[in-house]
Amino acid sequence: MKNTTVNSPRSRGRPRAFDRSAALAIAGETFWQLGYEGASIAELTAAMGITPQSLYAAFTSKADLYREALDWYQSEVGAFAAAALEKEDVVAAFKQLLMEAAKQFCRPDRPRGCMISMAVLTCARDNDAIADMVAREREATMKALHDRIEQGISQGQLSTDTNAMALARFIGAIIQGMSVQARDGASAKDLEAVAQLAIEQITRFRAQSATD
Amino acid sequence: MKNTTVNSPRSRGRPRAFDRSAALAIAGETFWQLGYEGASIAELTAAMGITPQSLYAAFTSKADLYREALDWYQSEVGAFAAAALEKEDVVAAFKQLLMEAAKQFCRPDRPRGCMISMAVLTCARDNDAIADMVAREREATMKALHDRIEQGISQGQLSTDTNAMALARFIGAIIQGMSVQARDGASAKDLEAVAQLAIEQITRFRAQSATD
DNA sequence: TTATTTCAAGAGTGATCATTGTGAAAAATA
DNA sequence: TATTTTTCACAATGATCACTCTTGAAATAA
Repeated sequence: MKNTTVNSPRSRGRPRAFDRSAALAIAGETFWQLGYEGASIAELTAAMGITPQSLYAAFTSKADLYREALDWYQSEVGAFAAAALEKEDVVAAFKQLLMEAAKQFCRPDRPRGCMISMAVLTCARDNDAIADMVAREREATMKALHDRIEQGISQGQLSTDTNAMALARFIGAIIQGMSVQARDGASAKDLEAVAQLAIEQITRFRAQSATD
Repeated sequence: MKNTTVNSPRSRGRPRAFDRSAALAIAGETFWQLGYEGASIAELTAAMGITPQSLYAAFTSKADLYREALDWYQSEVGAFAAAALEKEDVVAAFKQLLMEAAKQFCRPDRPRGCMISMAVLTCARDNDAIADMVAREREATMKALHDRIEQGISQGQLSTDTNAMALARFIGAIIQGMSVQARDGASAKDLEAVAQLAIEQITRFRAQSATD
């Protein structure tokens, strides 16, 4: 009904009857819950309320739909992480990142854990390309953590002998582990306790001149 | 050829021509690499060098084979973890656990990461029972960590105000995160640096009377 | 011998997989 | 109104899924 692509020059034929971005959000949640291999086209179309035909017309293929779903997740769901990293103080940024993750991973209205952390860790040989794509997303996240740490060092907030890559991997590991435990039923409180222990370790890298 | 079941009373007919436990080990590695859903019967039988017939005769079903593969993993591959936890000093035990995990997760002759940490985190609805089973294995591991911490507290090695469950989840999260990063190509050295940061945090819970 | 069991090799089960062809219906342009 | 374009719903595509049956030979125990 509503044309979601803002500046499209009003295409000719019959307009699509469903909201593309709303359908994408549902597909994203389905992939998030079931994984790439676990979410069949039948499952996806049933959740989205459209036919396979409409799905392929709008999203080209299952792999392309998954790619778009990852983008949707990053921008719509993972936005809290980017927001946290923008905090002025680097320790406060990671504190907010981890504490917010603990909450987000246990939201009752959504699949548990982080979609990207847990996606396609194992898969059939046919789907190796998909696995590589998600692995690259995880590496990009790791690089973002690393860069934020480097920034904290250069701003004098973290000790100059901080191993940025090791600390980034440490924080990343905590987030990935929190994801798994959220899936297994851990509560937000459980995860906040884990986050707190990680934050204490991060805090030890504060530069001596900085406030604590 | 060789009958691996030690106390079996020599069955009547033709003996099986393949080594059951060797076949199980290969199945285990295949599940470890590809996951439960990603490892098809065709893939498994090709790797094991037997026909589907022989597989079903020896292992009943794919789900039962997977159950046995998890047991194989625990006893054959995950033995280093149990061994580490037996160390007298609890901090030394976790240090050995994490450092050994960093090495084991990157062995060139095996699939990377921990089979159980990464298994069936997402799956088709049909396989929910399998996912629950693996989740219970992870919870059992978490309980083992928790119990070892409690033991360390009661032996006076850890501070009495240590939150055992939180610390167990923290250590578990690090292991789960190291698994993911091993999958994504991190080196043993990368993971040892992560482990080192976790060990430093664990060390802070030493009882004041204990040596460091 | 006789009974039992597994072997290899292959075919076949129904179900589901991702993907697509068909043709009618709907909404745009001409 | 007539034409063009796109989406719709329904059904089918070949491939693969886990799993089983067949056939006939081979290897063991009773």
